[in-house]
Amino acid sequence: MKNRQITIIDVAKSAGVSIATVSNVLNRRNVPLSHETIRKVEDAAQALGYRRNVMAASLSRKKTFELGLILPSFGGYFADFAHVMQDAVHRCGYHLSVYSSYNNPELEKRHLETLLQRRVDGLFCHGLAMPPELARKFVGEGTPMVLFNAWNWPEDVTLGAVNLDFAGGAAEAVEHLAAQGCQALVYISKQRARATDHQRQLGFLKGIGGLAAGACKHHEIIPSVTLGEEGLYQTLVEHVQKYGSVGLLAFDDYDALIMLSRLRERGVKVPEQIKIVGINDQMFVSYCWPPITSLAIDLENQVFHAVHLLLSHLGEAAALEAIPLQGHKAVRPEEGPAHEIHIPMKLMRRMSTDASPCIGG
Amino acid sequence: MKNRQITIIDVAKSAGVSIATVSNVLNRRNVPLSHETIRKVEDAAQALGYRRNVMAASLSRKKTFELGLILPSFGGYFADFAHVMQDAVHRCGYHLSVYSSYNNPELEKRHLETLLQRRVDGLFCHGLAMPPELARKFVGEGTPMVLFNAWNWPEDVTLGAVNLDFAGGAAEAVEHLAAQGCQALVYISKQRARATDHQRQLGFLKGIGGLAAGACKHHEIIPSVTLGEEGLYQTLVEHVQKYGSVGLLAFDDYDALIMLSRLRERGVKVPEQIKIVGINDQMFVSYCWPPITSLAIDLENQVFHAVHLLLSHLGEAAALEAIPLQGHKAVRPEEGPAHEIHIPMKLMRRMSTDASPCIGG
DNA sequence: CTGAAAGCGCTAACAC
DNA sequence: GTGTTAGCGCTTTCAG
Repeated sequence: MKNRQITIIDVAKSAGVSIATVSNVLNRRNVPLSHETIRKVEDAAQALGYRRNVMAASLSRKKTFELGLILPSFGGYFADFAHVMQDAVHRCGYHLSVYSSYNNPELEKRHLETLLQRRVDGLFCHGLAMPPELARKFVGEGTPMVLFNAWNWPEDVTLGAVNLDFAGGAAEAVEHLAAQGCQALVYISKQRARATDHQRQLGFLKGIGGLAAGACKHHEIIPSVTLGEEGLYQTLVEHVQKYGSVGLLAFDDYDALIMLSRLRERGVKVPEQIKIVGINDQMFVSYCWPPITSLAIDLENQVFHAVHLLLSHLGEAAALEAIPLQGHKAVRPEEGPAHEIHIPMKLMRRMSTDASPCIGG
Repeated sequence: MKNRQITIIDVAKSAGVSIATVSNVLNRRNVPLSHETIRKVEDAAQALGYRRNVMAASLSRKKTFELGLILPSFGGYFADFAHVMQDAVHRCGYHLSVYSSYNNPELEKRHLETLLQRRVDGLFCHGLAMPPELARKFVGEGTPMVLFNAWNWPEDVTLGAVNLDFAGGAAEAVEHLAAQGCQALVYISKQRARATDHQRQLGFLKGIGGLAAGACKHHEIIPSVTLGEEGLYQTLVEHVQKYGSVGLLAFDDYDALIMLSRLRERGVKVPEQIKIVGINDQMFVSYCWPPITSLAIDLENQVFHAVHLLLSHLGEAAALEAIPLQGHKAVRPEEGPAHEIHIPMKLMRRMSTDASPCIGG
């Protein structure tokens, strides 16, 4: 900050009008203004190199045009998420402050506090680690909050939750694997990610339940912490011998890539003997060999819905035109709270689950 | 923002002291305060649920404790970068606002303007797309700026530049590949990334120049836009036939993974026939098969140096203790401007460049 | 050690 | 259409 910044007063003097007029011009307020005046003010501002002071404006109008986003981490999918989020929010004329909490409730609390001290107009939280009661007390009645991937949160603490349909996606993956001839199905579960893992498990089981009788001879859920252990691969190889082809649903693309590599390293044929489905559809899944089938997340869909939820609550209907909802389908599930909506996932089919023999396998 | 927020005045009343005292207590100012008073104020604040208004404080003290970061994108390495950056800055008691400019000078200008309107105390820019002259005029004498990966910028527009030693790293990669028996060396160049690509090329050539006579029979620079073309792989296969083993330095890990996959798909043996080195050491390079050798970036080193540069300029020596520089080596190159420092890179050797036969190859 | 008072730069009524 | 004025909530002299 310079020693003496150029203020609205300087502009007013230089343009020969009052400061109210300058403020009106600069904010394109709906008061009648002569073209003449507008030009004069704009020229003066330009000439002086005037730059509005956001802090002062925020303080005065009791609104900051700043939104907060709390993420569990910045890795993998969350990087893309932050990106899309920031873009959407900027397009609506808001500023976004992003924090990552590493799933640590203490850090999360500190970040929330910081954001609240900045008087953000609204909050987005992706998989809050703290319990709902704490969150409720924390944000008080003041700041509206929208959640991502939060199942069964009480209605009074949030405006709503925008959830990915992991359950539906997992079920679809199961069907796909079964249709490709997998007689044994395995889900690699990451228990650290409680809520999302639970949804995946639900979907996995639902998918199994929906298969034609006898289509699946064996199914199993294995924790991903065993990825580094030899035993896991022996188990899988035994499954191959016993059931022919086995289908693997990994917790995410990273796990999928690890398994793919470890299996091929041990001479297992992918996809002939084992077929793999990842989750997130990260860039690298289509670059590796064989390319990995993955459940894609429609980030824009998810983000747009969330921003709409929040900004329409703030009465910003006009700003929302910058991020139209057209073509972005979300479903309100029959069961579960009404304020939770689900964003469908899309299975991107690639060679790692192809029934036909593949070149490099 | 609530209708009526709890102010310092409320706290003062409730604690039975003056507002100045409250402010002093809350900011742990170095004025003498009785323990009694401190407790009274803190209790009152706690009881009332007082939360300081950052906007008001910033306005009043003419300092925002906010720093801006402009990135070319959020993808790959930049995600990690943003993460480390944010963490470091928070630890020093500052807030970080991150923007991504997609290498678009117009967007970059807008973002800069926004950040300046927020009266950020300082700016970090990673590979600014706009020319130095514009940047100079833009930030004026007001806001200190530190650059990342900016070579040969004039000294007067920035506090300094913290650059990755791509040149040294590339040279090291070349030596390594040659030592593993590669008689032909190829660099896959990404021309879109002007500055960093240039450094890699310099290093590649320097590395070649430093080899023992006859160690390298052929070297070549190929643009990465040809990664999708069949011709590239034919060329490489011909090189293999002609020179035995060929070494590949990719622009980054993504390109490395693509090449690895495409080559194996075509039956080329990695690493026996072609050895690959990537850049960035992203997570997935150690997950794929064979794991890819890659030039690692010491993010913390880079970030800490940059934050030190900026905050020490702001007179925040005390805050910097949260991110000690110990163990983080940077070099001031003999040639080149004195305000540019180089962060060394580290070659992480993995099976993709292993001279010994590899299991799954 | 504490308190009164003058801003920080901008917005929003409300008169002119 | 334009100007005056009273804040927004906090910091910071500077007397007591």
